[in-house]
Amino acid sequence: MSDRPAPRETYSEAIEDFLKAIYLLQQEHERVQTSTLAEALAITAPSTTEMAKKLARAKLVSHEPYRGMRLTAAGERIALEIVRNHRLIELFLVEALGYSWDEVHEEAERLEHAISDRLAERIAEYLGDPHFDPHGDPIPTAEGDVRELELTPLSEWPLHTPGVVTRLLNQAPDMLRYLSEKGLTIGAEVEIVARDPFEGPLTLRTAGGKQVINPNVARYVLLAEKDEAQQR
Amino acid sequence: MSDRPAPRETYSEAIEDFLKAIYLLQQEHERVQTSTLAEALAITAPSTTEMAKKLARAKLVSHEPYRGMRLTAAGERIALEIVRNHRLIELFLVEALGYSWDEVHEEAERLEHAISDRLAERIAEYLGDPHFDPHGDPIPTAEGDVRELELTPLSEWPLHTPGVVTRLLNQAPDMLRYLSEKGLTIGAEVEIVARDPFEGPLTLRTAGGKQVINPNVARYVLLAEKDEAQQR
DNA sequence: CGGTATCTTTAGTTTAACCTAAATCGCGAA
DNA sequence: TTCGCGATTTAGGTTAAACTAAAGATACCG
Repeated sequence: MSDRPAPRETYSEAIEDFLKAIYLLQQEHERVQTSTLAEALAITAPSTTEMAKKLARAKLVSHEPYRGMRLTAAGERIALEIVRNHRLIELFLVEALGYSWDEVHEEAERLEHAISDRLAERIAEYLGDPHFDPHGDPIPTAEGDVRELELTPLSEWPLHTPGVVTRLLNQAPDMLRYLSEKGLTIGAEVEIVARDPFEGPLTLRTAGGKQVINPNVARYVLLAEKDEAQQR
Repeated sequence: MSDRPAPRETYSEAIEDFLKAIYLLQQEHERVQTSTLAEALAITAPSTTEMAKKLARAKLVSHEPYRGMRLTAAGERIALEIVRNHRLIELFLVEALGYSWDEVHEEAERLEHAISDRLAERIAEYLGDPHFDPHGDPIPTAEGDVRELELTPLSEWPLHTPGVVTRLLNQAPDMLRYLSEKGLTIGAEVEIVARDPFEGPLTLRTAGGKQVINPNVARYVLLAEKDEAQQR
């Protein structure tokens, strides 16, 4: 705790984005494929391979040719710092500057690379060292610890069991607005009243009344049980 | 007022910095020389010439080979936007996040390129549409109007005449801290009690007592008369 | 009024981060 | 077991923004 972090080199925005994207994709798959990563970064596969090789040389990722890559501990440290910056900024924009939660992602996408460690810490302090951002995503600590909650997608939630919306896995403003219209905002209580077969729609009861929703969309909505939801 | 600004292209950080630097140097000299600009940007003269030619092609600067350059109206519009962002961010860091005024410049130097127009306006609103930043530098309006005050350097201020410190023309943290120790902070009242000949030191009376200061340093300190200083 | 010092520009190189086209790998199906 | 196709990598090219070295312009001084 008391020993200083190694004096930090600075990395290009391209590198920071690359490491962050691997980190986020690793949440879903052990190894991250070149094509998946290329798509997430909106660059071509050859550019992705090239960057992967470069960062493998720098020991920030481990890359097994033709079978994907993973972050090393050093790479993850950097990725977590960027993710922390991103999520702190999102929350700050909402809390301090009156942004609505569906419009903060894009702004944070640029600012996450521009703020100093010092500013990140000032923002964290201002916000009272928060653990979750406006989408319910966990904010890593400055030391790189992440408190991941055990949550269940609405699409798999049991029938007739009240749950609390705790995290939304989609940052697109139109999707977030759509979910909001359906009463699916962070902290809202929901219950599934019917589940149609064959990938059919879910019928929900929210504060706003009865709602019908596509189960593919419901996968983005993560729920906690009513009493667990306090832990945030 | 009600007609939309032309959809704004985006410029690289290098271009924004280049235009901003010309703008700031133009405050002192009609035409900006290649070498002056090169030094301000910490790049070499050939790099400066190259960029000048490129921006001349884009009609953002007018460049007369071998005799310096100026901003065009289009170039100035962009420069003012960056200057506005920079100064709004400086003030915001001080007002909202408890930065001290001598540590905001460097942070703003990076953030000025990263914030959206929307965020700049939110910050301005939060601050109550301010006209001056923590160094007393004027903040251009979103429309590009700058309210420049008629101020006199402390080095040329008359003897035995009270004045109010209104702007400091140096952003270096150590210089700002030095001036602050001498009681020369924005809003402070000063009077020159003696002026030595041959570029000798000035003797001042400030709230903190008698002070002695080099006239070359005193050139950075701009004063207004006591009653004029209200206009800020 | 010419020579020289200083400043500026031109010419050519480098690096990061992208690209397209072509070659190669790996894996499932015949 | 091999064929073929999709995914990946290699090869080679482009652009922005920097650089150094060399050539050219300006201006000042004697």
